[in-house]
Amino acid sequence: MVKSFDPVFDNLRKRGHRITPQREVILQIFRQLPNGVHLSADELYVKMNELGYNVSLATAYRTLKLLSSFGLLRELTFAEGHKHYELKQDSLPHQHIICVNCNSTLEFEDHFLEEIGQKIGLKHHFQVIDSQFKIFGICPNCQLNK
Amino acid sequence: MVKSFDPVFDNLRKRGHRITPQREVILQIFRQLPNGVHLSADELYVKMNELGYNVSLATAYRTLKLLSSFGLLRELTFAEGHKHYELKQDSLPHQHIICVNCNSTLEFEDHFLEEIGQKIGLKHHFQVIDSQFKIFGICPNCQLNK
DNA sequence: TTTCGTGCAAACCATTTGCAGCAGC
DNA sequence: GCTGCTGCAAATGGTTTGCACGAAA
Repeated sequence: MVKSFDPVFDNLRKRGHRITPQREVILQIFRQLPNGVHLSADELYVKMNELGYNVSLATAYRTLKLLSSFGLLRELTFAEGHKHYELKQDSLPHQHIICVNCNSTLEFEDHFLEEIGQKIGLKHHFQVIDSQFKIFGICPNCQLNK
Repeated sequence: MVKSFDPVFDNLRKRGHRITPQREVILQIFRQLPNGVHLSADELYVKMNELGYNVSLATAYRTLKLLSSFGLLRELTFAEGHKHYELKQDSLPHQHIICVNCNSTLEFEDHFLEEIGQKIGLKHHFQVIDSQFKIFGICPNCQLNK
């Protein structure tokens, strides 16, 4: 990975932030994540340690917040009381269906909702950062096991 | 308020729950709330004490959870790290625009998104409970004060 | 060399819970 | 009278923070 050519690192530098090994590792992990997978701070922390990178949980939190603050990551809250993060790939806008019983999530692609969010935001003079459509319900599996 | 004729109390009883003064107060407060206002557990607690009802914070949390569990209240998470609740009035579906800078929220009515949520949920065989569309951005006010 | 970033542990804060007494029904 | 509900205080769990040291620029 050639740091100087990576737009994310350029972006960090431009804002006066530094490129550290910890930030490189975190970014790399998110980039290698299968499509649609999102991590909590703790899951990220565990994964880093499994891979042999000794990054502290505090740094995980700080980095997730930093990368979200300028739109590289998307911050998601479902129902379990902690946040999840995923790479924000403008190419693949998608939303979530959440089972309030087992907390599982399902994704569905949708370019349309993304546009609606932009439109409504603009109408109210907001500078839109992210639009999230969440459907809460009971998944097929949990409907059976009741 | 005639308890026996209130569908909410009927609903509670039907599920084996009891009608207590605390639950009556909480329901009453939510019903008297101006349209579109939502409360956190703590805000509800403070309001109850201001009105002279000494209900504990624990009971506030327990009641909010209970009333949300069968769809009387809608549980909202914005960005400040605590949940908000509002009466779920099927007559007035609405969604939120949230300023990630000052945490203020703006509402917009929308019947359309409600239907989309139902449709997408059904397609994936979910029993839909609530659909929430959230737009995160910077509000006009915060754009100026930068 | 000047900041900024990190690790650690302690602090924070929203929320949950164990328990004893009280109150619906 | 049985059992669920409440209040209290303590516990929990995710997240943040103060501080001293190490490292990017």
